[in-house]
Amino acid sequence: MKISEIAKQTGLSTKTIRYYERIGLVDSPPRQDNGYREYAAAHVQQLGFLRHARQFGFSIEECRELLNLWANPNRRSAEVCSLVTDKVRDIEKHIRELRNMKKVLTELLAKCPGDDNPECAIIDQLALNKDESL
Amino acid sequence: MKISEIAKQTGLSTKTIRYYERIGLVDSPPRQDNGYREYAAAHVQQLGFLRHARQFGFSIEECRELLNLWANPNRRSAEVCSLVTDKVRDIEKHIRELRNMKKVLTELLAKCPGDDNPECAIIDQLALNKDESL
DNA sequence: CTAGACCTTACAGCTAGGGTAAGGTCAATG
DNA sequence: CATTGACCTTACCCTAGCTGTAAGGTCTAG
Repeated sequence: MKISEIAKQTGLSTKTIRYYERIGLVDSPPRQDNGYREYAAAHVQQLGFLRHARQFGFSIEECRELLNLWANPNRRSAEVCSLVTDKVRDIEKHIRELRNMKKVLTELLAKCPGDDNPECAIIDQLALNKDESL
Repeated sequence: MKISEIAKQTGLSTKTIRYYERIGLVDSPPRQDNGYREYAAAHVQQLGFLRHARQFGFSIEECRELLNLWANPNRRSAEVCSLVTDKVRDIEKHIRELRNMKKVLTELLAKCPGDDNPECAIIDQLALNKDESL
């Protein structure tokens, strides 16, 4: 299987697949006589795993750990749990930050007339040299 | 006022201030005879504005638009409103994505024993070659 | 024989700065 | 007067996670 085929099967771009290989995240596939990469089922599994982990918000380095755990038959599920628990906490923190931004912006929007005149509470707030809220 | 002083006043780093100048986001301040940047009150205003806008999640390019609107006495507050409304929508979309990630990860965590054994629902889910959820 | 659809590498660029180096300047101290 | 330490300057590389582009090799169909 050539690279564009495995790209289709895994939902990753060929660029991404080559990138993961370059940084040593996935095994290098063998090459055909013409130099083309030759992928097998195991690579589909590995790259599919990566796509899912990335979609769940894990960084490349976290994905590296997850791949190691996946490959290790003596892993302790507690380690996986720990990685995922940390990730959930990161996500929660991120959500809190975004919710606060949204709250403040929404309040400002309510005070802005949104018409043809220049007066605007949002601009005024940004120009304020005090730090209120946020 | 020298750069470290305005950095203190605006809450930006000197690196950030020079960077904003380099990309043409803020006015270049005049220089003293020794080449040092000499800042005045107007720069404090401008950089403070930028810090707030960045904290609200606006990108550098969005900040550029906001600065233009701020500087334009003939602005229509509707334009500001529009920028901010778009930003709120971006934030909402982002929050939805994060909430979905969190939901799926939390469900998986509940199924993972988190003990010394290798069996782990999370790893199994990541290794799945189907795309369920997310 | 040639067109087009693949494949390869290598280099540059994106965001929003941070880190570090090598050097100039200034005020205070010994 | 010399030096120390705290500033200031520019210039360059680094980060994450890729994407875009260039320049070239390969393979298949018409």
